[in-house]
Amino acid sequence: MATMTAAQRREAARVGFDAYIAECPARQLLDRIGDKWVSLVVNALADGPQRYSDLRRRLAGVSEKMLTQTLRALERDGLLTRTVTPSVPARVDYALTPLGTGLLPLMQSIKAWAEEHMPEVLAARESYDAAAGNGK
Amino acid sequence: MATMTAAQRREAARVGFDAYIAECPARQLLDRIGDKWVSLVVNALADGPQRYSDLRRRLAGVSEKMLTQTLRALERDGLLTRTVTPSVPARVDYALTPLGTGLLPLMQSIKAWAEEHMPEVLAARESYDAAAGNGK
DNA sequence: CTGTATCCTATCTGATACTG
DNA sequence: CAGTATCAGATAGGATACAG
Repeated sequence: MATMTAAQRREAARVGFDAYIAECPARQLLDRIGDKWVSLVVNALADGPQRYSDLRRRLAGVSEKMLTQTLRALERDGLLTRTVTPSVPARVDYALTPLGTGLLPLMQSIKAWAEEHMPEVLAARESYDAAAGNGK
Repeated sequence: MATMTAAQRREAARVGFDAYIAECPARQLLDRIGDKWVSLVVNALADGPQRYSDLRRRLAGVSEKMLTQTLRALERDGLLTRTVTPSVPARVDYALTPLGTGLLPLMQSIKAWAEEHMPEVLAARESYDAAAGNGK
C-alpha cells in the first residue's frame, strides 16, 4: 500500500524528528552542560588542575559515583584530561583541555545572562504561583 | 556534644552545598534551558507567535503532555505569554515576552559554540570509545 | 482545538559497601 | 587515594484515553 495510517505517519515523523534532535549540535551541547555537575566541575577546573579529592571537597554535595561519572563523560568528550601518577597512594589529576577551556567564555555568558535576568524569572514565577494559589 | 560524626559533617556540607546550587542563577538557567523541549519551543517562537497545534506540528516528536508541561513552565517563568481566544473551537496563542526574546542571543551563542566545536567533541568521543573497545 | 488524567518505563541520582 | 559495584528511590519522558 502507498498509504500509512495516521498513527504510522505520526510515528515516522517522531522518529525523524528524534533523529534530527539527536544530531542538532546545540542540543548535544545543552545535554552535556545541562548535566547537574558538569558546569560545576568545569568551573572548578577553570582555576587550574585539580586532584580527585580536591574536586570532591570543592563540590561538597557530589557522590563519588556522580563525580566519577561526570569526569569520565568530560574526558570522553575531550574537554578534560585525566593523568594518573602511579605512586602509593595513587594520584590522579584532572585538567581542562584547550577545548574545555574554550567552553569557559560560553559559561561566562550563561552566568552573566543568569545573573542579570534570573531575578525577573524568579519574580514571574512567584507571581504566577501566587495567582494559582488564589484560585484554589 | 560539640562534635559531629564524620557522617554528620558530610551531610551538613551536602545540604549546604545543595542549597547553594539551588540558588545559583547559572544553574537555575541551565536547568531551564537544558530541558529537552525548551530550546526547541523558544526557537520556534522566535519566528513569531504560534498556536498550540502549530507548535505540535513543528516539534514533530513532542507528546502533548511534554508540550503542555514545557509551555506552562515557560509561562510561569515569564518567558512567554499564553493568550486564550474563547471561540469554538478554542484557540490559544503563545508568544515570547521581552524576557523570552532576550534569551535568543544567548541561545545563538550556544548554537554558535556548538556548531564550531561539537565536531571536535564528537571526534574525541569516537576515539575514546575506539580505544576502550580495543581494550576489551 | 487544546488540553487533562492515568499509567508505565527508562534514566538519573545518591547511599552504601567494598577494592587495588 | 581513587575509584568500582550494587541497590533503591526519585524524576523525566512518553503512550493512551478522555474532557471542555
